[in-house]
Amino acid sequence: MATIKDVAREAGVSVATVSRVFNESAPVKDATRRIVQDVAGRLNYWPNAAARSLITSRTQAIGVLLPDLYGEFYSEILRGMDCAARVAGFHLLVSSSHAHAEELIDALRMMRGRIDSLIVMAPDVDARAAISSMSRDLPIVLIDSGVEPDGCECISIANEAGARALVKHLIGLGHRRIATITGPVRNADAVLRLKGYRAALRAAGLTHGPEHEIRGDFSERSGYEAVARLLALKPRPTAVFAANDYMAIGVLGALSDARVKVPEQIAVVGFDDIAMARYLNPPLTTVHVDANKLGALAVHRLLEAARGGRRDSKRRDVLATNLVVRSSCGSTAANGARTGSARSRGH
Amino acid sequence: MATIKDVAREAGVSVATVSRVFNESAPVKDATRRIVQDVAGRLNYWPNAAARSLITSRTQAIGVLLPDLYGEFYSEILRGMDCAARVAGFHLLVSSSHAHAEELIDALRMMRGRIDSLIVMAPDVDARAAISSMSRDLPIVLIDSGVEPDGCECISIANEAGARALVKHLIGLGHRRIATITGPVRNADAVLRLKGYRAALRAAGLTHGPEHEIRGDFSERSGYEAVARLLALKPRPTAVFAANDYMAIGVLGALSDARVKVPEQIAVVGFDDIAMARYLNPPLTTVHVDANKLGALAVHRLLEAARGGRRDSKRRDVLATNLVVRSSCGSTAANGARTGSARSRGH
DNA sequence: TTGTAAGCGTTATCAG
DNA sequence: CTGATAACGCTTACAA
Repeated sequence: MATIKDVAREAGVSVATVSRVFNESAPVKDATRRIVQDVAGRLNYWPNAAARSLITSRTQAIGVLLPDLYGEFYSEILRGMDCAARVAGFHLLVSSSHAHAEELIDALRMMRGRIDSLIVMAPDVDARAAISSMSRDLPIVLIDSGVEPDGCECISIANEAGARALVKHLIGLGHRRIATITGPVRNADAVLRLKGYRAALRAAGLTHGPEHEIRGDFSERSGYEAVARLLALKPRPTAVFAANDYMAIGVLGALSDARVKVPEQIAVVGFDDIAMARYLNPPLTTVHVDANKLGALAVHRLLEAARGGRRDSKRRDVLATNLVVRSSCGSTAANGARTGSARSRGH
Repeated sequence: MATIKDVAREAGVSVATVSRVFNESAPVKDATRRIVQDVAGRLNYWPNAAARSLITSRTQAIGVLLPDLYGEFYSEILRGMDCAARVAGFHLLVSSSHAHAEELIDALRMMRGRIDSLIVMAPDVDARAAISSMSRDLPIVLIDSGVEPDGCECISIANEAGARALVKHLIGLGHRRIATITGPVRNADAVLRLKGYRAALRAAGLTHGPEHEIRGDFSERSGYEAVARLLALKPRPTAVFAANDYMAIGVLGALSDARVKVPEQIAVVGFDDIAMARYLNPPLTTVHVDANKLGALAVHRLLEAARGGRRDSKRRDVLATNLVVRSSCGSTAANGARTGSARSRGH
């Protein structure tokens, strides 16, 4: 592979000049530039990334740390990041499926010196704390729903607002006894969705006991299993809000097995709007999250920080969610209500 | 950030010794090692990746070039790669959503000097040719179903065998008039699935005209639209093989709209076994591809090449596929027949 | 077992 | 506008 020296020699100039041509860091006479470009092209020369980042101490790469997460949400978010990064000439160094805080930290250590900034998606509360402690060394954007930004920028989705809109919609349809199946207790998204559920009930002056909050873990299976508890409640709820779509799928399956009609006997709603939500039987009313946009937004924050250097800590953006009404809630009313504020701070 | 010099000074040894401790490249007295490790830990030192790869000319990173591809298959394949890579201390430099050959080439140029080897998934035939021409400089694994390996290692899925098994299953159920909806003509997977379809019919002594091969493009919409042509055929086919699951979804939708019962009046089968296949109405008979395994396999090939250096060009692995029988084909027979050879060559 | 010193391919800082 | 030359942080002969 040709180096800058080869090009310089062949073109009859100094390495400095070649460097200047490639970086446009200083004026170069047109004729000289042409010769250099010509030679470089012929020699198939391209600056060595390692040498470059050794001296500039910039890598043009963004690290991406993802949790142990399946499915389309994950891939869509990556797509969004990738497109945004590529436009700016940045690369994505991806490390996924980290279940615990330690794994995350480990992966991060391995990335040291390979990235200029970092995007972390860590629903787990512990992991978040650990990561945010490193924001001194590295611009970090946290994607999650944590409560305290702790010095790094945060982007979260409008979990609470989405859940509130969902439950409010159910109430609007006449439901009074609405149960929920929650996600993991340590999961920030889950916590906020529960909060939204409670807020909506409270706002409508409805009371509900703890027995209406059935514990799940975001898995289809936990949704399935929750149904037994749900059906045992007296009086039986007329609607159930599963904190994510996978659990809603489990709920639909269990209700079908129990010969309980949806939405006639029980309305079911989910959260996330995964691709299959519209193909379920009946199609699932849920809350849509634009994962692609989320990813792109995260990258843009980082690029902005790299350029401007505005280390506006404690900044937090909230990505709006959309209520998607399908037939599982027993209504075919207007679709696509926007929920959640676009940005709590920033321009 | 602390450098090797800082550690050396603080520990009272030379930089060479520190390097040896971190690389285990030469024996170091136990006491010395302890001191160095201690100091390094205290200073939070970690070798700078850029400097290291400048001298060793290895980056410990694998490039991943993916097509413009949605959904879980994409994310699963990445998961597979990521896990395999991480175990070996490698990183993944990911660049996705490349629609055309030029974009792919562009992205590859940008990766120059940042990666030790490359995984390319390029269903498009042109892109493949362009990429494989670069295998002189870089160990490359191609994931696709191309016909000619052209000097780089290839991993493909058993498209043809999978399609054959699917159609054979339909024939076994008594179907005689079986249509297919094909994928894009330039798509290697699509071509092989069509080939398998034809082979299965031929093997059973069944004839079929070109009107039974309806052109699609792997999109749900094209599946939907194909149904009009399908239903216009006289005599009407009793079964249809959509070359991927998304088209099968479109087919199910269109048949439902047309009040044609599946599987009673027409059996429908797909390919890929995307997550929602089992939730469709009726659940879709299809062919499962283990994307995670595919990704891991690709990484292992590359690591193997890096270690052994066995540049056994023209090598090709074929990942087996599994027939998944659900009710859309009108049978609830045994599930999970294995199709396709595990490996055509290799140890 | 340890230290010294020569690079690796760039960019940045000076002089000219 | 251009050319020397000193870093950048590390690995690796070669010496001791």
